[in-house]
Amino acid sequence: MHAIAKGPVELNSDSIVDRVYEQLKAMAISYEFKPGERLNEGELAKRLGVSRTPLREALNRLNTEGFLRFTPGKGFFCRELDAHEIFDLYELRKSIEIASIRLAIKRARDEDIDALLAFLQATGPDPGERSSVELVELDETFHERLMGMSGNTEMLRVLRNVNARIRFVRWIDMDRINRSNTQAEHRAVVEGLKARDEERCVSVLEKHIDRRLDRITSAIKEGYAQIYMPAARAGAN
Amino acid sequence: MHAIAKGPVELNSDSIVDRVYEQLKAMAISYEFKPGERLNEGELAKRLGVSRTPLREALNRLNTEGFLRFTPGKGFFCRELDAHEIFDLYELRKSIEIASIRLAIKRARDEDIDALLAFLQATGPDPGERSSVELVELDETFHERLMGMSGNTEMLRVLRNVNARIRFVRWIDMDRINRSNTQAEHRAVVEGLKARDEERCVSVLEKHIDRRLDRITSAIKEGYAQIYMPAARAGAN
DNA sequence: GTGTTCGCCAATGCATGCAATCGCGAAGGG
DNA sequence: CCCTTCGCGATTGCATGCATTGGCGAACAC
Repeated sequence: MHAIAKGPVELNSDSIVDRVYEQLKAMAISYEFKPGERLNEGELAKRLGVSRTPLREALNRLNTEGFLRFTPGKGFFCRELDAHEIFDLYELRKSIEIASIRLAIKRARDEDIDALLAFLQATGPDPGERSSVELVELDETFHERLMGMSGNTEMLRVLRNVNARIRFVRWIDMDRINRSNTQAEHRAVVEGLKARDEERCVSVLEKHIDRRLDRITSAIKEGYAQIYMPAARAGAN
Repeated sequence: MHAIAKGPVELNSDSIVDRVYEQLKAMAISYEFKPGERLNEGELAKRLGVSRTPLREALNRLNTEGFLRFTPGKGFFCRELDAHEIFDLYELRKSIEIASIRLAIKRARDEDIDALLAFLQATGPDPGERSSVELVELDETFHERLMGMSGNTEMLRVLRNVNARIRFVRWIDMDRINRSNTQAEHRAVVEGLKARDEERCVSVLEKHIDRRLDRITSAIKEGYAQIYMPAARAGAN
């Protein structure tokens, strides 16, 4: 009936669980599920074209990663848009970024620093051509590469999780960000890193993150409207 | 038909998945599985008296939390005892502990600080009566309560995960720790917290954690022997 | 004798089925 | 009229079964 080996149909390298996981994560990140909404396993399984077994594995992963909430006997729920949680995540992010830049100053290789500068050069000059989704992606990539130079894999793992969980509010926030200013701050951090100037790095990075943090609360409030707007249901059937 | 409320039969409050998860986590923490060992789902399911479905859910949770590794098509494996990973986890822990003590200085209520002092008082005087497992547990509790006073739930979540993953090496390390010294440092931190003396707190805490970190590498090497000793297999059948 | 390939067994990947539980509405009592 | 209780439909919890894939050894070719 299915699974016809059509040959080059590029049987996706990933398992069904991985595919479902990515789909659900994308939905959770973009709040396609409304905050607090209960996720019906049967319905979801039908929509995604899989059985409940791999679906539940994916849901469980998202639960432990903080994208969903689970209540025994009741099921999975979209996480609430909790301003306090967002705030905590920002603080967490700030902590490990500050810590990792200190480590990076001691450990980063000059060639890697230069590569990051080149990355900034390549992605920076662009004016207002990019969508906020793309801008957030660029920003995340920068910060993750920066943290990568600390050599601490576990910090990077935490950062990636945090980034994914605050991505939604950053989409909203990014619209109002002065991109060239952001760029300048990023460059200042990397140049401070190259100069092994810890105080400069920390102070710039601290302000850089704080500036976002300061506006998060208001962004969340304003963002509520967008969350409840009809998420583009990919009606593929 | 059944479900006769036998009353004290203590129908475990948790689901099967939760129970299996806790059992497996305990095994993973104590390295009852040897590093790199492949976990046979069928065998494990039989040993634990459950089917593979809840078992796999539990295994997946442990995978995302870093206790196990998973390779598609091959299965779950016990994580390697990776010295670098332990080191990274310690650095991560140090970062968020330092950050959280700064926050706690601004936010902690005096009564909570006093409660933590009372906790130290209650658990401290004890001489060398406790096992290293108990000592680690006390130490973790202290640090988690300390971080709790930062009010940052997400940092606490990360700390808990880190603690569980480095617990094993701490069991080994704890044997050689000067308990009264540890106690004194803990008290110094809390008293600095009460005095809202940031510099004092940070410097004591930093040294407190660094002292462990410095010895971790050697502890790991010495610990290898213990890991490969026959883990008490609960041969319940 | 060494390297390669084929084939079988075991283990995983996923789907399905059934029992237990939860939620919600209707019916009955106060 | 409101609160409580019973019961049924919907949903989750878990077990089982089958298809698929990977591992490993034997046989064969070189």
